[in-house]
Amino acid sequence: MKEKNQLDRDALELVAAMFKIFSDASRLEILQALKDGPSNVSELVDQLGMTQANVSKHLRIMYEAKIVSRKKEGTAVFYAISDDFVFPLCEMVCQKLNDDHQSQAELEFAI
Amino acid sequence: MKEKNQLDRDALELVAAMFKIFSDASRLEILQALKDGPSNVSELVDQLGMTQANVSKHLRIMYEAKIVSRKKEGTAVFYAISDDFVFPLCEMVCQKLNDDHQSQAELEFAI
DNA sequence: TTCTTATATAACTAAATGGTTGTTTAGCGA
DNA sequence: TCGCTAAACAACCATTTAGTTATATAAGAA
Repeated sequence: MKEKNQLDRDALELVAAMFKIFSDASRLEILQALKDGPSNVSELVDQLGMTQANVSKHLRIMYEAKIVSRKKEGTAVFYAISDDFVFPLCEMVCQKLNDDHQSQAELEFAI
Repeated sequence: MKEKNQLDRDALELVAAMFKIFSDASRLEILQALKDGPSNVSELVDQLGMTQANVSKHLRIMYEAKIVSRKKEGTAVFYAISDDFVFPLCEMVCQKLNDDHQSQAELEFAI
């Protein structure tokens, strides 16, 4: 007797959309930076060397996906990781990558 | 004293590339189908209602990412999930989605 | 060999995406 | 008020991507 815990297409679209958020290296860079604690946009721009518009765009995407939170302080806007599921999720992928090419460069994950 | 287990850009590109594989609902559908056991291309085509070319393309992408394995049997080619990290990974995302909009449709994950 | 079935692949199209540039909005200090 | 700075946003471009159609390759059957 076969288990049928299958997701329908709409549910899979939601799951896929969530994975898509993490499928961009620049966004992962931002998340990695936020791992150390909240930062405002300017700090991220300086730290990561991306343009302000680009950082803002990525932050908006992650904010709408409820991956980061925002708090306005004066003219600055501070972003923080709002869901710690981010870290084990990335660690799992890193583990997989490590398993695949153990020989290759270190990927001891940290984000 | 701050921990610095940060990944460099190249490593993040690899992680992002892995997430990208999972960022498509059709590929998730295929993985969900393969959860019940290996299938050949034709079976997947029939079961999922996608075109043969499309299924083949997605399978190739996942095969190259070492997410599925392939075994030729006569003219048929059987694919199977080759790394069980797929399931907990998806479950984690589903859990997140459930947490976010608990009110909304069920996402008791299964893939 | 010829026919048929199974899979892969190539070429193409439409849509989505990341990044840039320029502009706009908002808050603060002089 | 007038700057000045921070962040968001809009418009645009180049690239990527999913899917389709058509073709090629491969293996078995007649």
